This record gives sequence, C-alpha cells and structure tokens, in this order.
Amino acid sequence: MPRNSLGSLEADVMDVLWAAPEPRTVRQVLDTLLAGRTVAYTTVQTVMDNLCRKGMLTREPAGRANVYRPAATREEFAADLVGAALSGAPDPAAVLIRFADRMDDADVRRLAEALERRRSGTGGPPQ
Amino acid sequence: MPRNSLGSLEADVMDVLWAAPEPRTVRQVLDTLLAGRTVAYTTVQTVMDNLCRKGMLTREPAGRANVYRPAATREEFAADLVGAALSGAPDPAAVLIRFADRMDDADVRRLAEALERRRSGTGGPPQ
DNA sequence: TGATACTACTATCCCGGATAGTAGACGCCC
DNA sequence: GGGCGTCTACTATCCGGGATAGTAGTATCA
Repeated sequence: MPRNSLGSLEADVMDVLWAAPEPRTVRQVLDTLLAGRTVAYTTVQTVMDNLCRKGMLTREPAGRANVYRPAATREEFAADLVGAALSGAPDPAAVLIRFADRMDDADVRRLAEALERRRSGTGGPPQ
Repeated sequence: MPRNSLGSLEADVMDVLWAAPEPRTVRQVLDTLLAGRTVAYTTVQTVMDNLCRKGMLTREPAGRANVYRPAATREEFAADLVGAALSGAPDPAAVLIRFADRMDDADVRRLAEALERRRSGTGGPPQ
C-alpha cells in the first residue's frame, strides 16, 4: 500500500530530499537510497521527474546536472494531506476533535496553545 | 483520482451508507446511486463485498438479502485518514498547527474549546 | 576525441479499482 | 411444484498509475 498518496519510492525520495539541508542531484539521492535498497539510477531519475511534473519537486540546473528541492516542506505537504482527508467530511472540526482523542497529552497541549495564540491574533503563522 | 484512499465508486457507496439512517441492501444502494450515474447491480455488489473484506462495512443477513452498514462513522474514518496523513511526519502537532492556519475562525474556536475541555479532563470523548 | 555522466523518452510489469457477466441458491406466485 | 425473479459468489476484463529500467542523445572533462 503506498504511503500517503505517494508511491513507496516516491515517498522514499521525498524523505531524502526533506532530510537534506541542500537541494540534491539524482546521483546524490540515489546514493542515499542505495544504503537501504537496490534501485537503478534511471528509476530514481524517472521518479524525480514524475515528482517534478506533479509539482512536488522543483528542478534547477547546477553544473551539468540538475538539483532538485521539495516544493513544500514536509509539514506543508502533510497539511495538504490532512486537508484532503477532511475534504468531504461535513464537519472538519469534529473530525479533528475526534482525532485529538488519539493524540498524546503533550501534543494536545502544544496544539491548544498554538490555537490560543492564533485566536488572540498574536500569531502570524511562523515562517 | 480516487477520493481519500477509496476508489470513486467505493466513496460513493460509503456516502450512501453514511447518509442512511438504517443499514442498506445492495439493491437499495444501487437505486440511490442510479439517481446520479449508471452502474450495474453486480458492480455495486462487488464493490460492497470488497468494502466488507477491507473492514469498511459490516454485513448481516436480513430476509433473503444482506444489509450493510458502515463499520465506522464518517468522522472516525476521516480521523483515520488524518492519522495516516500525519504518519511519517516527525511532528504531527506541528502539521496540525499549520493546518489550523487554513481553517476558518469558527472551527478554530470549536477545536480550541474541545481541546481545553479534554485537557481539563472533563470530557470523555462523545460517541 | 574518447570516456563519463546526465537527461529524455520509451517500454514493461504489476497491482488495485471499476465494471460486469455467469452460475448457483432461495423464495414466491400461479 | 415448477418457472420467474432476486440475491450471492466467483470470475474475467479493462484501465490507470506507480515501479522499474533500458536506450539514445547530449554535454563535459581530461
């Protein structure tokens, strides 16, 4: 079963790029992936090209190769997924309230505090 | 593109069953679906059988047919999806905080209040 | 200029969902 | 009680997307 709307290789590639402080070439991503699995250069290249077409990655020339960087942070992407999960639900807030029942107390506290901060208008969203 | 981890027909069937106050037979679901699309009885039957095998529906005999009911409410299912969307994110609460930026103020208020209620230990989750 | 590395294009395989046909069982009506 | 209609179970086909990778072309460097 594909992880999170991405295929398994796609997700692995995104993980590598999200973990990297700098944009990466296909070769660099491949080398990282080879630590945990076997996959051909061209396979990774195709997947990264697909991710570009889907808007998940941006590409820019660097020397004779291209470097790729995530178009969104992992958090932004995950937030999109949450939005998709909630689309079609008649009451999104009710779903999140239910979901909060499964969260641990520390996360609930952090979330509650963040919401309070937003409600009091203090917070422009960070970043 | 499939809606929310379910195929489009699967999602339509679930919508019918979630909207129904009582469990429904294949025939009844089919009749509802036929208002908006053309689909064969056996197609619906296969899809509902698949949903049973996936644990999304439960089936019980009723007269000479079976009736089907959702194994979980729409909210519970959506909460599962949210959980899946958050799995793999290193900081789930951060994702939700980011997502809250996209919610309208009324929903944020409701969510914040529900979280406060939970933190003060008042609320066993409804259901 | 030849070796190397990168890209673009293409092809194959596989899986899951969508779709529906067929066969068998069961109950009902005449 | 036998045919008719309905229901279920099983099976088959089709299609799209992801995974995988090969080939050809191009650019770069020694």
